[in-house]
Amino acid sequence: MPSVEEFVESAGLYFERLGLSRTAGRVIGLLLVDPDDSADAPGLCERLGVAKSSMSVALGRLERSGLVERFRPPRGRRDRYRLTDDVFGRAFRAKMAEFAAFARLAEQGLAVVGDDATSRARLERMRDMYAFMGREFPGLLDRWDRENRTTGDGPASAGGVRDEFGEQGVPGVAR
Amino acid sequence: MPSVEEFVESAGLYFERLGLSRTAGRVIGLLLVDPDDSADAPGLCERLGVAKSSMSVALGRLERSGLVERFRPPRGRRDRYRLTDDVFGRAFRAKMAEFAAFARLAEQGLAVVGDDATSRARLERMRDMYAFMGREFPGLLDRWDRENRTTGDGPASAGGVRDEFGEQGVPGVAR
DNA sequence: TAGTTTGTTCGGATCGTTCCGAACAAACTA
DNA sequence: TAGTTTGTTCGGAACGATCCGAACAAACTA
Repeated sequence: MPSVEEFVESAGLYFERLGLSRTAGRVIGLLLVDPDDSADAPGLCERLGVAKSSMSVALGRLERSGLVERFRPPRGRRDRYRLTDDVFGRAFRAKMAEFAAFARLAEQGLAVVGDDATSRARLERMRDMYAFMGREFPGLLDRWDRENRTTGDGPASAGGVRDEFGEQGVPGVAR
Repeated sequence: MPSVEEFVESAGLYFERLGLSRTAGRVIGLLLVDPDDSADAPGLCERLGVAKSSMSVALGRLERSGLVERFRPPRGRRDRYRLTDDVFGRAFRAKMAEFAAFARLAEQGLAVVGDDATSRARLERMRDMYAFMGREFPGLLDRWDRENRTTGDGPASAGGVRDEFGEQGVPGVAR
């Protein structure tokens, strides 16, 4: 019989594999199942048993990566945090930057490798494959947006592919 | 002016972000640009300046993950290692397992979350999105195989999606 | 059988990351 | 202005992962 706590810990593990810290992953897990659509830092520290300094860096990273957004209610005295509307869309789109990065890595290889036919063919194949995925993956996302439009909010986050994901790009979200 | 060594180090960094060890990443980098289509462990240790014990575990992981295959020439006395034909296809396919995993995480969330409509909708959306990607991504790979068939070897590695990628699944290859 | 080569496993050292508590800065309150 | 609350930054501790050298096992050679 699973509990909310167990789910939060699972989420921590899952998102840690995506390159986030454990704490950041647990925050996302909590925001996913919490009835309130937002939480504040002291509350998160309390519920997750984490020092506020750690929470500060975790939330800072989550915000910079675009997974969580920070806001302050009109006359409020503390920030609140909620999941971005298109959290997972962003996660997937972050993958796309990876595709491009690996295509560039292949290019770098082509620039240094000699004229050996086999090596060149291998690197060209690598480059082309990642380029292909980088080209085609957005279409998949668009199709999902199209087929699952819930409200009239248009294609969720069609713009603003965030190239930075955390400070050094998220390793692999779609993974 | 880039050199082969610099490329190998870059590859080490890139593949490290995918969840491989630095050494394993450098091995892949070297195999990518090396004119010989295979290498042996002592040679890799020499060229990469790594202890043979480290090389042993790196190669073992690469082999178990399906990125590198080990073979022994007919009357040879030492193993040789080469990139799998479909290295990157495997990498991409490993991502698919991730999709399924995150869909399951969402299910776990739905099992513990109350009846709050917003939370449930968010988790259902997460589940559906990852499920969608898990369904559709293979088609993308197949299409690439179809459009880039170089020889008559059929769709490269159509079978055998490797669920384990390293011991604990590769974080994000396609990423 | 003795010796060599190849590869794996083990214990300890090293490295990078995360985390905590404390100090600090900024905004608000009384 | 003094005090409180919120959030960030800093130094050090703790943890995990990798790596190395050494011991070990297995296969082959002479």
